[in-house]
Amino acid sequence: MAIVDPSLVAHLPLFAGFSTDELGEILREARSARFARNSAVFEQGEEALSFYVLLHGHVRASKTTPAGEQVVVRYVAPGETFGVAMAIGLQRYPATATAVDDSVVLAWPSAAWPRLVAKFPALATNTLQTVGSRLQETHTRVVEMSTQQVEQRVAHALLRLAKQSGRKVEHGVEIDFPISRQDIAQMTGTTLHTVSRILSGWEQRGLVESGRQRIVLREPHKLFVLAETVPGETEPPIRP
Amino acid sequence: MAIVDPSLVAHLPLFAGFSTDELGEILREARSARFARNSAVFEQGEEALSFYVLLHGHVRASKTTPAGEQVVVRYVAPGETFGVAMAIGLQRYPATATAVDDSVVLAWPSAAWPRLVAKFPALATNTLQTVGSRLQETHTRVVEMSTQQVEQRVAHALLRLAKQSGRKVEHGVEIDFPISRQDIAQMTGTTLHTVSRILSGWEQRGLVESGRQRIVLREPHKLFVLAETVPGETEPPIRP
DNA sequence: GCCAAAGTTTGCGTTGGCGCAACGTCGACG
DNA sequence: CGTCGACGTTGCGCCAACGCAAACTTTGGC
Repeated sequence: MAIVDPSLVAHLPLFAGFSTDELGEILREARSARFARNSAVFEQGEEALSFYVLLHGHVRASKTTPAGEQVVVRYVAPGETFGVAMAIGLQRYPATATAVDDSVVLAWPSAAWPRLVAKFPALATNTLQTVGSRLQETHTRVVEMSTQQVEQRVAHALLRLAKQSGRKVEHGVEIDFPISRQDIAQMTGTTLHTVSRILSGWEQRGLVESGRQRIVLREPHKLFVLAETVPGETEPPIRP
Repeated sequence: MAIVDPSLVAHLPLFAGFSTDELGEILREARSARFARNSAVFEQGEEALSFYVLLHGHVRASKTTPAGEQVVVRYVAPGETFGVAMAIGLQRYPATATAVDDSVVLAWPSAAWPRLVAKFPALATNTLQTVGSRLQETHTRVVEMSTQQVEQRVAHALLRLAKQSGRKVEHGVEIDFPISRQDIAQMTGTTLHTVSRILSGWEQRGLVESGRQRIVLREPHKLFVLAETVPGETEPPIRP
């Protein structure tokens, strides 16, 4: 019997199109594991022994440059796969995965991937779609970094996080895991100082409410307008 | 009989692991087409009716923002696939593909993809690997844009182009297709003015030789050192 | 062979955002 | 409940790169 009830994961994109029996067979090869907040699931450069599905919590994937600078590649939300290095032809993890909250994962041995794919080709096509989506998102990020200023990039980043991992609260949408100014800086290609200044500004304008590792979007729509507004541009002129 | 001799494309990553017969069956569904320099293979937002393998020439994939700014996503070299929107779950092309040189492509109807993948699952795993590689490359680009200055990013971009599409010439390596300052600016997230200034500087130092839509790397190694050098940093200090 | 268009170069003033530094504040842990 | 460490804020000076503008060069079309 599998470690996890198939019905709990049947709806995930990775398992689209599978019968309960097939799912059971796949799940039988997985183990489940828990990672405490701030612990590493795997480290950049390590041999890619497993691939994962996140069940609960949140995981940050980040790359460290030779010079020691870190860049956040993405945040993983529950239901998403990560660490699929083997599937895309890598022997080693290209990034570090850190649990930013207490997290629970399903883990398969990477060695099982070829056999699983041989038996269940839909795994490959499903993974192709999710990797494709990530490629699109990363291209979007490149376009933003090429054409927009820091304030807009930060706005976009927060809106994306809120969409992916937002939790409705009293006065807006709160990002549902601990996130620092530094983290946001590493997502948007700037410094924590600049992020701090931007958030302070927004706070005074009532757009957000934020504190230690905590951000609430109070006016997501206004933030969206700000994110789309070309800096030099003002409101569309009203005809006299 | 197929339009293209199987032996000509058997070595491509997309077709890894296929027999000549299988390859023939796949190629039978393709048509070949020629695109003149500066003509569009497909446009961003168009319905993704085909996917392609580039046989000869060079193709630029670029995205246009709502504000009208363009960003170069990548350059496609012979042997590479492009326009695989359908495989990654898109109905429409997310970018425009332009032949930067007279080019020849193989084109399959996107509609054939599901059937081909069903019959030849290795197509999916091969594509997964190439899309995975592109994701890695794009992440590298994000990291560079986040941590490096313009001069280094331009150096990296040229070195990558030289590796992918370099042609040995008398005094170095020439990038084997027409490429403007503007193109390089759109690859590295800067302006054509800044690129022009940087290339002028390098030209005086004898690192490159360049002209109208033409760039020769005369000292690739020195360029590599420059690309890796942290701006503030000088040569490692010599002990007294 | 001439002209228009496209690509490139370069000067100059401006500025967004960085780097540094100092200080403030919250929370966890003993 | 006090202390220490991590996180956040803010002022200030600076500079890499941008934006604008003008001039120059090459090339392809007619």
